[in-house]
Amino acid sequence: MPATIYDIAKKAGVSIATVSRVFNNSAKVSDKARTKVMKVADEMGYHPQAYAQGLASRKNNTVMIVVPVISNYFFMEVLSGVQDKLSQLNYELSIFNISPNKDIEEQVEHVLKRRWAEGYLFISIHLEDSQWENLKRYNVPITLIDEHYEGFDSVSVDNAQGAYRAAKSFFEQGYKRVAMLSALETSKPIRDRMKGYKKALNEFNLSFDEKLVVKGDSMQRDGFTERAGYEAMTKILDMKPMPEACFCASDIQAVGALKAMQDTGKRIPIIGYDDIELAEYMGLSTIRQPMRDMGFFATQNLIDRMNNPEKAISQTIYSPELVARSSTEVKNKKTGS
Amino acid sequence: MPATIYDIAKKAGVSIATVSRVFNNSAKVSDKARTKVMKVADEMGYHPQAYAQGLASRKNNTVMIVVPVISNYFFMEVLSGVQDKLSQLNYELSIFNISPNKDIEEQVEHVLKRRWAEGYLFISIHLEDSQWENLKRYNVPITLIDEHYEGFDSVSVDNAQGAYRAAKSFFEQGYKRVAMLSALETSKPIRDRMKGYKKALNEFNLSFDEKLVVKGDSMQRDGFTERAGYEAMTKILDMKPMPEACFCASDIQAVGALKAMQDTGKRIPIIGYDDIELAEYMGLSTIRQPMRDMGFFATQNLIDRMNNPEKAISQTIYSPELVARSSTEVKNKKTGS
DNA sequence: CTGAAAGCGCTTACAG
DNA sequence: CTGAAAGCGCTTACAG
Repeated sequence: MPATIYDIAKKAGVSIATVSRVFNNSAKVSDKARTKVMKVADEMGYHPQAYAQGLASRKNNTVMIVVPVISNYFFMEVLSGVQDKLSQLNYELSIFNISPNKDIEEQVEHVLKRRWAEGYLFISIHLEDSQWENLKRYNVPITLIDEHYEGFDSVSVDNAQGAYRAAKSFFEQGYKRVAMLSALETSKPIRDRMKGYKKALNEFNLSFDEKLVVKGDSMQRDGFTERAGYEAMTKILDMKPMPEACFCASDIQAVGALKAMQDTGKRIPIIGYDDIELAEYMGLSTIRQPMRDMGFFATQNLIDRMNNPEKAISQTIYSPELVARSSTEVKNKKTGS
Repeated sequence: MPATIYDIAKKAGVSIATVSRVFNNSAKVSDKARTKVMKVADEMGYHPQAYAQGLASRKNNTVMIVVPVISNYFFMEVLSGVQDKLSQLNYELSIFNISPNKDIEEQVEHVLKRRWAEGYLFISIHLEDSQWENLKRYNVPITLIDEHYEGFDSVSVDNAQGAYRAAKSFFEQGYKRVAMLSALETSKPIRDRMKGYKKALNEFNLSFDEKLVVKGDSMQRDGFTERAGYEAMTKILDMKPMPEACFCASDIQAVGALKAMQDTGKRIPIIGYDDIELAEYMGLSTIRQPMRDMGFFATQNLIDRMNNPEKAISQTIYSPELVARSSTEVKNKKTGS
């Protein structure tokens, strides 16, 4: 049996209150008592149990990330921003993974009810406004990343604008039949990016052709995979007439798309979305989302709210920018419009 | 204030013991009481608090992953295996991130002392035997992934053998000056892979030339990054005479290496290490580590131990295999030996 | 099947 | 600066 605060108190000849104070860095402990307690605690390998502390103090110094599908490049980069921020502070980080097979809202509520953390970072959790509203009653600090809802602090990127910029850049170069390599239509990012794609079409007086919106057959991770990208691009290259350029819904799909072009020997300019670290090394033109910054900033924001619950709610929206690399440099590039 | 078990008990007209039993799926509750409690609990949005349950029952149904540098491809894939297994069971998953800037053993001990979970999966945590031995006294279920120590269950891959196979395949094709694109020398995987590289050299009667072991300058994530791979390959391609082939310590470094070759126009066959999902789409020959399987199997193993602490300790070691793709198909390939 | 009661290992006013 | 004591929200023998 591991030592408890009672064991330490007895051995150090003090009360459990004093032991507790030592571990909580309370100033009101004599150096003598502090030294003695630390010595004994060290000998016995003692450290306060998280669960007992949490129950008694009603706080646990923990920030929890709630995220669906953890093995995802976007998440990884956001996470590194979160970690950068958190490591400057004295909070512990825990991650809860929402399963894609069960009801999302239910799982989120479950996490909140369990009261695991003092503050939550929701990453890429997309709910209806009414569901978000419903979550407000838990009255706990939550910051949304990659999602937008007026009732909570949020940090997101304007997806429609990103897609718009990508499509627009193609149209400006004179391409008219620009495919959109898509993923699960009902997913929030796809819905938003679709809007941007259509907006650009509109602006250039081009009509929307649903045949140009293509997704793969594999739908794991909502279709944001190399495989789905490969499948979709294979279809695109098979179309007659073949589209002149392609906007991909994510860099990871674009990786699959590049491979499909290589395998078939056909090649059209493509633009990805995200700017994951790899993109630079693959020469992939893409729409940059400042993922690390988002994680860093959102964490700062969450901590601020934890310290000051009355703080005004803020929405932070980043504008994504186009990063041009070799995947859009194609020899037979058209010019003029 | 959120509802407690007392609120529910009072409103449902039963004792707190009954409420507790309902939530713990105890069979010994009348349907009537169960229905009533569930109804009230639902109305009041009640769910037992993790910390109070954990304290009272001394278990928390949680498995914790302890891992350094979370944003890493190897980890992501192992994780998906863990999740596959865990989603079949009723355990909750939490992740603790070991900071690379602080003492690792200290952080690990801290986690164990805090008693956050009932079982731990240590991924890519490398310690000395004496340190592992020291950890045994916590007497808690731990399964090691990507590390090997006799005192704990472990699931790992034979790193030396993987490197050996990669190097050997080059030597068999007649290459003699085979570079090793390395990373932080003191890291465990590098030390092991170095052994395999040397073993192959030996077998082919080639002498070890330390100039052929090259790493990048960026040492974040111990040098296992695209950038470090790019830097290292740039150096390799600059050497006179230029090495004839290159074994990379990880796929992610190989991605950087491929870019360096593309940028300089020089090209030598390369083999990566890991077989991350991307490798297939980049045509990267590599040494496959069964990452998902490792995660899946290790989780199974951990759960088994949690249910049966007396179970014999087992070491599972996978043999990595070479997956040949286009990155080793170079036109000026030599033949014969 | 159900309830009263002790206990899990801490924190934190309160009194000194 | 320090200790006695109540309380955090649960679980779980024990007795019925």
